[in-house]
Parts: sequence; structure tokens; C-alpha cells
Amino acid sequence: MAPVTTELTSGARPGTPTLDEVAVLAGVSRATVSRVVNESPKVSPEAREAVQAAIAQLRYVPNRMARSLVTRRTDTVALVLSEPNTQVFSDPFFASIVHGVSAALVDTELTLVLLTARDAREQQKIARFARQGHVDGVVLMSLHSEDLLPDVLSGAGVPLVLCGRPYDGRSVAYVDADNVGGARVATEHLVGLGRRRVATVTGPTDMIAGVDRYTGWQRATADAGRAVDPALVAHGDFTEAGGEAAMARLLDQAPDLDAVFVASDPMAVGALRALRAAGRRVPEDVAVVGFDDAEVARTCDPPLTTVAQPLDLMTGELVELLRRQIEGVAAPAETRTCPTRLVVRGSA
Amino acid sequence: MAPVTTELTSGARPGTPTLDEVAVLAGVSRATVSRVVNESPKVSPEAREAVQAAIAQLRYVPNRMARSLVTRRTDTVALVLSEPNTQVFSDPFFASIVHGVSAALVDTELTLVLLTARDAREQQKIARFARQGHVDGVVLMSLHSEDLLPDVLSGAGVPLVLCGRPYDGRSVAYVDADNVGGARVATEHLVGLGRRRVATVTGPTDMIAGVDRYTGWQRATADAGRAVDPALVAHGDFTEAGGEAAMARLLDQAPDLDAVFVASDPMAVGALRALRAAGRRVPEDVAVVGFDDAEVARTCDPPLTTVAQPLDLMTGELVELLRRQIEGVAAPAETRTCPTRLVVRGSA
DNA sequence: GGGGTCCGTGGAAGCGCTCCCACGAATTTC
DNA sequence: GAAATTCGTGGGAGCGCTTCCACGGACCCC
Repeated sequence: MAPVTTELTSGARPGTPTLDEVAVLAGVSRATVSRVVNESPKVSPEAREAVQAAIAQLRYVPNRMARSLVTRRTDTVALVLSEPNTQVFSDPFFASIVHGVSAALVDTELTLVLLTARDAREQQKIARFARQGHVDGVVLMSLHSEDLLPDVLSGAGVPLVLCGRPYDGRSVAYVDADNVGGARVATEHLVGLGRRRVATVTGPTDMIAGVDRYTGWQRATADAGRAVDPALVAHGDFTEAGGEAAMARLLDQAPDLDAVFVASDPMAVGALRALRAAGRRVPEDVAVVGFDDAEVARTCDPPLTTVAQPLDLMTGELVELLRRQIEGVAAPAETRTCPTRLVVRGSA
Repeated sequence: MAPVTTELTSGARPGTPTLDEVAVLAGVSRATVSRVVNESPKVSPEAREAVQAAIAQLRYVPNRMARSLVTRRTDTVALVLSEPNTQVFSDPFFASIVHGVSAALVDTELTLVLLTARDAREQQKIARFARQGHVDGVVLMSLHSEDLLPDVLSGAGVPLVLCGRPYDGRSVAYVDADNVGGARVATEHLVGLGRRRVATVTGPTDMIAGVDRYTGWQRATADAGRAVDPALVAHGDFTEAGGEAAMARLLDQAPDLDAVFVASDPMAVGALRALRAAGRRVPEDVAVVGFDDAEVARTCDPPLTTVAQPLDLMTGELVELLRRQIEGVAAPAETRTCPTRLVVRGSA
């Protein structure tokens, strides 16, 4: 009954021109329009020009779904933050990573989308999203040990790079800073300053960065020929408030401490406050070293001596590793550990 | 030459089963499998069961690109943060919005992606992303006046809701807090406390929230029968450092001030610091009111009296308006202005 | 008990795009 | 000058899915 109107079916829907319509207007075939859109060199200048004019006139925008269906690429990568604590979202380190990755991608055809998962349900949703082919790959900031996403994603064959070493030595691509080394250098700096009782405020013990920085402190302490005194250790949660509370505990447990390595800058700022509240001067009475070299390390009082991570390098590697996996030319689980650097300011 | 192998073409690619393969295994047609996947009621229990078993066995995941191609829906919405200053990313208000929108979406079929645009190039990329049909709609936190995205997006017919009133009274859907009213109440509170010289630290004048809160202060000041003294005004940028600097200027311009309305909590924290540095006690010498009721307002010293925005309500409305537009049942440019509430704590 | 309704089902036509393949014309090579 | 190459082009199949339509069987009503 209904005649075959293949040619102009979509002409009925105004506002969304298709390849065919461009082809008709330009007087060429669909294939040629496709070539122009995809910048194939095998098109004569005249044809190219005609097509470009038609595209402009029709305000043609290619339909990505249709394209993806055949190319099996979406030109989209996701940066997934899998973390229950909303506040971590405002951690400057996270903001820097987002910024860096996004900057590394701006000159490519890839678009970055951010996904956050606060609980198992959201993790499921994200896993589905990725498995269904919405993205070509994912950079995962999976911070806690019990996270499901690394398994699900790599199991589903989604190209994946972790930002931060996986908690269990599973075989997966990752990029991380040399947290152990950085913490060690920070602690050695404190020891080298002649401090006798060097305490530490650690990060959460279910995050690898927390564990590694703690390990670095332990090693440096042992190397200095000192006992690892539990009274010199307080666990924080990478937040400013957590750092303040931990520092207060430390002051209580070990009133004679004269230096402290704090495993993140926000926590160090909290520690500074606790120290001030307790009437200790920094650095005279207590020397403080932080970690991250966040913006706040420069502006707080006194400015924070801290361990800087090479963020540009790290985000660059992150993107590089991911792209290689997407291209299919990467070894299964390449890893990078980037060197850190001590930045000496007023606090130690 | 090559025989027609329509049936099993995709069988060659292991690991990504298609509808057809599920259909074959379940002994039904593609159409029936599709019905099961889409939870159509018109399927017999036996067929449904067989299909579900096949799906489980094959670990079948529908290909969203293929589905989108025909349904013209992606079940994805974007939250776009269009803002050059990376630091805003760590503004707790932004984090709260993300959290709220994402929470409002978790029980729906919609997935939220976050997109950030720091410059015109990234804005272009995002515009393309949206126009090409990657998302069903966008929530835009377009904070500055010269942003292109609202125009491009609404021009392209992408369902769009702004978070925050547009700078120029353009006709577009938005949800905003009653910034003018909130600022007014805050200022009136200060006046009601008997303060004679009520200053203000404003937000950036190219952001509508900055402008509106300033307007609220002006109105309240005028209503109190006082002149709007320029010496009582300093412009900040919504950051803590900016607030500190602005407060310092204020102290310089108007040493006799005895109260200040600060247009955001992070700035208020900065102001508190400047005040302490200048030896002024809060609230004895200078009463301070902030805006946002951020986490930090509770933990700072003294706790901040501040204007709370109904975040859950706002994010709920944001999602509601967007969904209605996506369904096609919304008036073109519905708007919501949500009431604010003064939270009195120690600082005023 | 015959004609209507309802319901589950499968066939088939696309959605908009890419890309393989074949084709004719222009160019080169011996 | 004929065969071989190159090059731009168009035809057409197919990516995996949804959905319209038609079909046959079970059911209902008078």
C-alpha cells in the first residue's frame, strides 16, 4: 500500500538533515558525502566543495549513533570517580586530574565525560553504561579497596586505566605517583632537619595512596634507625577536618613530637589549625610536610612544604595508555609510576 | 562470491552476542527478544523465560547505539559546567548540585554525565557532543554572561535547563534560588542586630548569582533608609582567597564597618581569616553572614550564619523540568525560583 | 456453532551511517 | 597503440536494534 519512499523518508522530519539529503543537494552519492565528512583524501576538490556547501546550507550534523553502530567507536572516554564520600569531589587533587585529563584530550577527537558512583547502585549503572558501548574506554579513580568496577569493566573487555595503583596487585593498566618514595623523601627531609620525633597523619588504610604514603614514612623511619612508634601514627581520611582531628590525637598521644608528615595537603591544613590551637609554632616547634602540592599549600600560613606529583605527566600517561588500549596496540596491563618531588616552603 | 550470511555474520565476533543470537538460542524471533528486553507485557511467560535464560547464558548486553539509532533516545543527560576557572570545580555548591542531580536520576533510566568546558574550544566540543545526539538533554551551569552554550544548545533544539537564572532575560527554562531575597534577608538580619555599617563582599559581577545577591544587599540597605556607600562594597570571585582579599580591602575602605554580608560561604571563610588577621572579633566587632550553607559553614570558627538554598528541591526541579522537556510535554521555558532560608549560627 | 475479538508471535522494513567492491575515465607504461 | 595502473565515484550490503503489520490460534458472545 504505502509506496517505497526510501529516498525521502527522513525528509519529513525537519531540522535533522541526513547524509542522503546532503548528497542529493550536492549532487553526489552518500558515499562521497561520507568521505568528505570523514576527511578522506580521495575526493575531488569540486565534489568536496559542493558537499561542504550543502552541509553548511542544511546545517547538517552527523548522527553519532549511526556512525558508532558501524565503526564501533564512540570517540568518548569516561573518567569515573568511584567514591562514596561526596566531599572527595572537592579535593583539589581530583579537580587537577579532571583538568589534566580533559586538557590532554582537548586536541584529540575524544570527548571526556565524568561519571560518579557513590554506591553499588550507581556503580552498576556506570558498568552498564560502559558495557553497552557508550564509551571507548574509561579512566577509573577507584580509590577504595572493595570497589567492584575494575573487575566488572576489565571483565567486560572495556579498555581501562586506573588512576592509582590497584589495592590488590591485580593485573590492570594504571598510572600512579611514587607515593612510597615521595613519603620517604618527605620524612627524610624532616629527619635531616634534626627532628627527633617525626609523626605521621596517614590517609585511609583502604586507599592505596594512604597505605603507600604510610609505608614510605615507615621505611624512612626505620632507615633512620628509629622504632616505628604507634603513638606517632594517626589515621585521617584525606579531608581537612580529618587532618585536624588526627593531629589533635597525635598531640595527645605523643606530646613530644617535633615533626609530622601529613599524607595530603588538605589534611595538613587541618593539622596546621590543630597545631595552632594547641599553641605549637610551625615550623619552630613542629615541622610539617604535606603531600600533593595543592593550591592551598602555597596560600596557607605558613606555606606548606609538600610533595608534588607530576600531574601533567600523570594525566598525559593516563590518556596515552588508554588510547593505546583503544587502538588495540597496548600490552595488556602497562603501568607507569611517576616520580614525585619535594617542594620546600615555610612549614619544614 | 561471498554467500549471503546475514544470519550469522555477527556470530563471528565472540564476546558480543546480538539479539539474533539470543533469539536463535531461545528459539524465538528477534522481535520477541526485543520485547523481553524492553519489558513489553505482550510476551508469554514461557517465551520470556526462555529468552531470559538465553540472555543470561550468552551474557547478552544490548547495544545502545543500535537502539538509539531507532528510538532517537540515549537515556543520557549531561550536566555541563561551563566555567573557565578550574577552582570553581571544587566549590562545594557545585559538588552539591552534582550530587543532587545524580541522586534525583539514580532511580530513573537516565544516566548522568558531567562535562566541563573551560574555554571556547571545549564549549564547541560539548556543543557538538550534544548536537550529535549523545544526550537527550542538558542541565547547564553556565555561570558567566558571555557563555555561548545556552544559545547554541537551545538553538539546536537540545532540551535544556539552566541551573541559575540566565544573565540576560532570555527565554529558556531555568531553576534558581531566590538569591535577591536571600541576600536581602541576610542583610536585614544584620541590620536587625543593630549593626550600623553593613558591608558586602559580592560575587563576580558577570555571574547572575553574584549580581542578584548584591542587589539583595542594596535593596535591604536602601529599605533600612541608608545610603548605598561604595566603600562598603568589595567584589570577590566566590573563592576563599578572593573573599579574604576582598575583606581586607573592605577593612581598608571602611574601617568602621561592623557587619558584612558575604555572597558565598567559601568567601566568608576567607573573610573570617582576614578579619582575624586584622584583629577584629566575630561576631563582637564584625558580624558575618555567608551564603550557601556549605559544609564548611558548620565547621568553621565561629560557625557561620548563612543563607541556605533548598538544594534537594532545586535539583529535583532541575531534573523534573528537563524530563518534561525530553518527553515533549513541557512549556518552552518553564522556570522555578526556590525560596532560601536564613540559618543563624555564631557569626551573626 | 459461526463470526468477532484478543493476544502472542514472526517477518520485514527501516534508523543513518560506513566501507567494500566494481566501474568507467584518465593516465601511465612498454 | 594496447594493456596496465590509478583515481574518483556510486551502488549496495550491513551494523544491531525497534516496531509496524499481518497472521494464526484461543477465546468469547449471542
